[in-house]
Amino acid sequence: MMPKSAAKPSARERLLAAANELFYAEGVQSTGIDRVIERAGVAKASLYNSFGNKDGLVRAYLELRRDNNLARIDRALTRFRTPRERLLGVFDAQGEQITDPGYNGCAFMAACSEAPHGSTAEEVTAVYRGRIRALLTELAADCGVADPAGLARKLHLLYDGVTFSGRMDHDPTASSFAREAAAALLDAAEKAPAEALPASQAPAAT
Amino acid sequence: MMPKSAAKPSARERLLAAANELFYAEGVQSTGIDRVIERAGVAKASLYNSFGNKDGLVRAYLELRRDNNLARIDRALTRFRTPRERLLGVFDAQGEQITDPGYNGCAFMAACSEAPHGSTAEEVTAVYRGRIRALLTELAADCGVADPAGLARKLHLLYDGVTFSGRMDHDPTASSFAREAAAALLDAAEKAPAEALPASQAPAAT
DNA sequence: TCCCTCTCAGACAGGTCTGTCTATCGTACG
DNA sequence: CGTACGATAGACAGACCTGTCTGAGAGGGA
Repeated sequence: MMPKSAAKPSARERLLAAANELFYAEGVQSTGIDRVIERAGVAKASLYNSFGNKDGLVRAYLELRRDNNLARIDRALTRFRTPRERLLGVFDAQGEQITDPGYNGCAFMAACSEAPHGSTAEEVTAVYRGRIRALLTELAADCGVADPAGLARKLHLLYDGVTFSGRMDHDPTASSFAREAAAALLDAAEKAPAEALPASQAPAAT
Repeated sequence: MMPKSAAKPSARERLLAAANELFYAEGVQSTGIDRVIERAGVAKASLYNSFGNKDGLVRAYLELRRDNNLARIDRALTRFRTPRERLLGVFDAQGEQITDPGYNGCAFMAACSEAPHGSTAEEVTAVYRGRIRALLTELAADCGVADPAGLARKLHLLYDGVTFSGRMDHDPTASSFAREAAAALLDAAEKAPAEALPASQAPAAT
């Protein structure tokens, strides 16, 4: 029952690995079930026994990438000590991601764009974005700024911009510009402690 | 030959209008040819006579939206006088766009995510993004900052972030945060005229 | 009147995709 | 030994999509 990591991966593990490669490289809609089971070396019945249907496989694929992404950021932040370095380090971690030779854009952006509204992809993505927002807010608070949520909101826009630009014009230098911009925003937030607190009472990330 | 705007729209015009509605609302891949010709009240042969194939219709749809978007921004900027107001006005124009009740995310992001690499969608999108970048660079130069291209680059990240966030968590307040962040970046660029010019020799937007 | 162009209506072929079903095989366990 | 279970291989149905083709109607200009 429990997957044994040694010896031979189970059909489920091979399916998830194959889906991760194919869905990410060529898109969810464009990749048929037959391609996935061929890559995994698995019978079609095994897919439907393990995941129910294609949507179940898509969910597992996105949850895998989400957890891997969050773990990668956490791992990168352990290198930094001061609150400022840790906050800006989020963009260093992003830079490592988008300069990876296998990088092919944001899997969540692609999956949400392909799927109709209210899909599984949007559900998994909302959790992911909420975690990122919470992390940025926490790091901003550690820096002692007056409005951590407002600063996190703006930093998240920069983060999203790098994601977007990285897909649209395949530009691996975007994150370094984002890091510079983030530093400027952090400086401005530290210097202006009580400036009529602009619009921080806006809704959370949903 | 020339489309007469009065009386009755030609089959081509009705097709383009129907494609604009359906492709934008439900995606390019998900919308079949039959749905488009039914909405347009047009025969299938008219579509293939006017656009060659579905990809030709997709190209015309994206070019229509691109030109409409650029014209809307230009129109919005005529309200502003000073260079600073005009630069920040780009985000006001974006705010008007994403708070429109019919707004459903960025058509180019959706089309590029659905299509494989090197598609028509990416081609039209590259032109669009180049225009936006050029506009931001020009407006930054009018503000007299030391590194207009670098500032435009960061502002474009904010602009993209709003686009991304507007699709992912349907947040119409994103552009006001982007405007605040843009103002802070502009202030920082004006105050620091000769600060070792950081990384502005990076490649253009492609 | 004749012709030419644009248009409509719909059948059709050829392909792809998801999901179900049958039938067989190998192995671990009681 | 026998049985139960996970896995394999592949056929099949039903649906959808693109693009082509046939056949006919309407309207304006020479």
